[in-house]
Amino acid sequence: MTTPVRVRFAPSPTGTLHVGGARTAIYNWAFARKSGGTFILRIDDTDPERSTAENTAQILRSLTWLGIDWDEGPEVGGEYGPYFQTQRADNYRAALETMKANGTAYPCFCSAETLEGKREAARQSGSGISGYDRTCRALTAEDAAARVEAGEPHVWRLAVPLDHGPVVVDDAVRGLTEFPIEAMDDFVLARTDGTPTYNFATVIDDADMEISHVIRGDDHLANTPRQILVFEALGHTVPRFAHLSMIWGPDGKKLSKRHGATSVEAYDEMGYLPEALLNYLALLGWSLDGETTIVPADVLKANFSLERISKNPAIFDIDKLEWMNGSYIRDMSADELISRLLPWLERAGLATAADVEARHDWFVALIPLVAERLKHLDEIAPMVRFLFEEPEIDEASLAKVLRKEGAGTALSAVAEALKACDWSSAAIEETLRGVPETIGLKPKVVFQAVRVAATGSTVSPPLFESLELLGRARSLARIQAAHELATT
RNA sequence: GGCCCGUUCGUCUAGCGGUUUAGGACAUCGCCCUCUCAAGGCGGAGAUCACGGGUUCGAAUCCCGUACGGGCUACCA
Repeated sequence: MTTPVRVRFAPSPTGTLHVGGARTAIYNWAFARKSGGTFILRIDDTDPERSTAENTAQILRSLTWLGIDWDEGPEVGGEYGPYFQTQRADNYRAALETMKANGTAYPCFCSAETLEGKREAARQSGSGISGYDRTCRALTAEDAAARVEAGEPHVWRLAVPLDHGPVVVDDAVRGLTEFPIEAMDDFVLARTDGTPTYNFATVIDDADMEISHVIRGDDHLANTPRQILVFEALGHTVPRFAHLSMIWGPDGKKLSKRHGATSVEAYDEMGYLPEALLNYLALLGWSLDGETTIVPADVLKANFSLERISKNPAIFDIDKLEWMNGSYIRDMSADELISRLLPWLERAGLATAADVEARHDWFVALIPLVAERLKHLDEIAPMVRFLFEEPEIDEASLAKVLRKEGAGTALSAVAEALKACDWSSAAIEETLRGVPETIGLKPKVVFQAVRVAATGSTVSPPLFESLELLGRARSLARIQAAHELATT
């Protein structure tokens, strides 16, 4: 029988959720969903200096925004809690006691200065040997116990089994890797103040929570053999590992603020859709079939596999994310898009939820005009502002269009023709298309004049539909006003 | 220094010994559509598969080196 899949995402709340962490979360989550397993969220807040409750809250918010739900963890609880490392001290203590009792952990009394000196000496000699020299491991059990009893400051170290042979890591992404046991040092499990180190706490939690697969960043790959040794010292089964390569900035360097936004929240604020970010991130290191680029969450959950995760690091390409975001915007239903756009319209002071409700059909009619022109939601306000407020005609458009030969003639002819016109985009189009020929001007000249008059800009959503949405009265008034501008 | 990992178009990737004149997507260029901008359609350019040796009838695919990049080597996570 196979053990049930239990995976975890264990962020450290020392900062906000960034895109790299988000991708790790997505892979864990997708893997759990695909295999009918359990996705656990654990907060690794063992660093009291840098961990904050605000960061934790922000991480939860970002995950939720992305559409990632967890089966166990903060807010939802679960049988393996608590889900904050700071609340699991008893577990670490108990595990350490077990290791003391079975001789796989021993106390070390060397001071930090002594160790630093030894490290420095080792570096100088170029012997290639690094790590702790196991001085205190040579102490007799009685001697060590007596010094601990006497209250001498000490840490607890792992007694690496010297006869172990190479530690093999069977990684789901990288394959088999062997680490020589000689390269493993007796690393610190518990600090002088009794708190566990990361490499210890994480193993205890993964063991206690019965984690079946550890899917995490490959900066942990070299720590894996150390952690395996702890699993073994405790007699626990070792989980399957899958190490994900890093996400880099456009210059091939570690992704940082220098490259623009790194936090998930920032993408929300820039008007990106969570489903687009999720899709983009999922494909940054994983592929469905090498052909498909649009992979929505449900497809991801039904098809994700560890085998198709790529080994090489990926560069974050904002251009592709933008394109993907536009693609999701275009594929969205009108009502859905309206609800996503509303916050941006509200923020710009253009419309409220009450407006949308009162003029629902009008907003639905607006959607096809803007959907294929938006790359991010935040672009909506400048695009449709002219429908809500009187536009300012900028100097460039004035010079380029309205002050050009024929503009005045065109506008008065248009105003005249439109008076008797049904106010539908089809009728408006038919009417306006007749104008150029009667006054002997190019269609483009006429239409651009009307566009600038109605929208204040040479670039706008489609003209006839825009006029329809603007309404007869406002359209005619603007054309009239522009006519005066053109002829003065 | 030591131990590990990675290297296919500018970018994300497909490829897991012959079906490959190395496929798709973004970006880019051109054409078409067209009331502007987009979107869309069609097409182009773009990768001697990091390099050098092997193994094999045959290698992007397997092995060994080299180079470059990265990680770990903390009483950080």
